[in-house]
Amino acid sequence: MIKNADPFAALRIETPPSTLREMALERMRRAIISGLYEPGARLVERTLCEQLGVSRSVIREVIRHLEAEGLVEMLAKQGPIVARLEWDDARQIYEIRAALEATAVADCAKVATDRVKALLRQSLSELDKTSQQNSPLGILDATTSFYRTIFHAGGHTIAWDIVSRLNSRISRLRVMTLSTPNRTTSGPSQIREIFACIEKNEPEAAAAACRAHVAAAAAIAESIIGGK
Amino acid sequence: MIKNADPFAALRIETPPSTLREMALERMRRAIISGLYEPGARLVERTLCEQLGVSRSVIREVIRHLEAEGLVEMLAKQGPIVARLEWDDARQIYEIRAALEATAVADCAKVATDRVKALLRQSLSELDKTSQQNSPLGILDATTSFYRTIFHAGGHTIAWDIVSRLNSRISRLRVMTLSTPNRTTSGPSQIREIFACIEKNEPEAAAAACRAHVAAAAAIAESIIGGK
DNA sequence: TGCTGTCCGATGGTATACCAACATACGAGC
DNA sequence: GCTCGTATGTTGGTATACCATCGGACAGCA
Repeated sequence: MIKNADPFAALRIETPPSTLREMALERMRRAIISGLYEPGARLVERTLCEQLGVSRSVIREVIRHLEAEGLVEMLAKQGPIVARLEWDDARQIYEIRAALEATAVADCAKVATDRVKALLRQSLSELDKTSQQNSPLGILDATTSFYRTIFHAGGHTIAWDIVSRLNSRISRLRVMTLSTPNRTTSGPSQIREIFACIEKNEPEAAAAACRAHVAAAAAIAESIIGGK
Repeated sequence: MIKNADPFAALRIETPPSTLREMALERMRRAIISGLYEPGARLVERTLCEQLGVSRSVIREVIRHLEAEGLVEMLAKQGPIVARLEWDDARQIYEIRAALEATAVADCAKVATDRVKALLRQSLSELDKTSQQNSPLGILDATTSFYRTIFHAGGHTIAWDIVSRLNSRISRLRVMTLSTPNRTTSGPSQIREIFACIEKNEPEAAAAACRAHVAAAAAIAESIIGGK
């Protein structure tokens, strides 16, 4: 699994986003996730061309990608719209997240090295800072990096891809739950609990804490839009 | 979740695949899954245009979609290739499948109605027929329809999407495992075991049987390409 | 007043044209 | 003979042109 260390790796010149398409994809994805485009809003291709300053080819390919990611829906004979989120879908997503994250957390607790623990501690302090600043997007980023470390430490790269994608579909919901009173304090404390179990290398307890965390988030989400 | 029954629904004219792009997407996906394009093979756009008889715009949008699905990889400055499958990825996929399928099977066992059981029985007989004919693709289809019924019965539509996508990434592997001697008999018997537990509405046992089934498939897969 | 037929703008579907970057082959020079 | 530079063809990236269809506005007719 470990690549054979290439001594010349440091010399390699990386050209990260390079193509217009990749940049546009990133922008569009963030625009949808951040709520700039409302769910159900039509994504008129020519309008997007002007807004992003690229041609329709680029926009269309980006839309195909987002469609496969589940962030964009295609209405027959009407074109793309920002995907709407039914509560039932959100519920399923929280369920799947609970399963995958609990597994990842448990595995991480089994194998966590000092280095991993240090990374997690770093994400936690970032989380503290952003939650004191009451910055929902910052909290989201810190939480994301916390979980990313966990998934990668346990070798669950594919599960991480899936979870990331699912999370982007419920991103608006996540931001809303974070704005709930007292969520700013209960969220970090639950994550801290997960970390404590990992630090002590207790897989079972870590998984349980993780399930509790996701369940709490799902409950808040339901109280917000459940009835809709 | 149930739509209000529209008495005029039967009048509605459906135009299912209509666009060139959707047809091309279907064709390409099947071509990759069936192994017509080998893993790692370059997908030269202009060549695909001729093979499918469509323009590059269509091909490119299809490739974007398949890329997001994980069936196609983009090599920087070289273009798309059919995604290669490392054993480590396959291992992770089997792991995730085990988790999601076990959950779905358990939920199905909890709520399975006679109608669902009848559908499952139908898939089973299809499975028997195809495995006697030693038709790997037929077995795959029957297994797929068996699981589709299970996931939908329990309301796990999103998990089903995920599992379908994962399965398409390991499709070649699945066909190879089905061609293994005695797999043609052990596979169906394990699935039959799952069904027996569902029929008796025993969630725990069903989940266990399901995990065993996936684990067995993973073990065979590893014995085939594990060392590679 | 209300229905219907027609026109026109908006929009997505599809095809094509152009360009830059890369890979390969080939030839000149050491 | 080996190496380097150059020419050329292939390929993906991007932009644009054209067409069919849909939806709404408007006008005519009962």
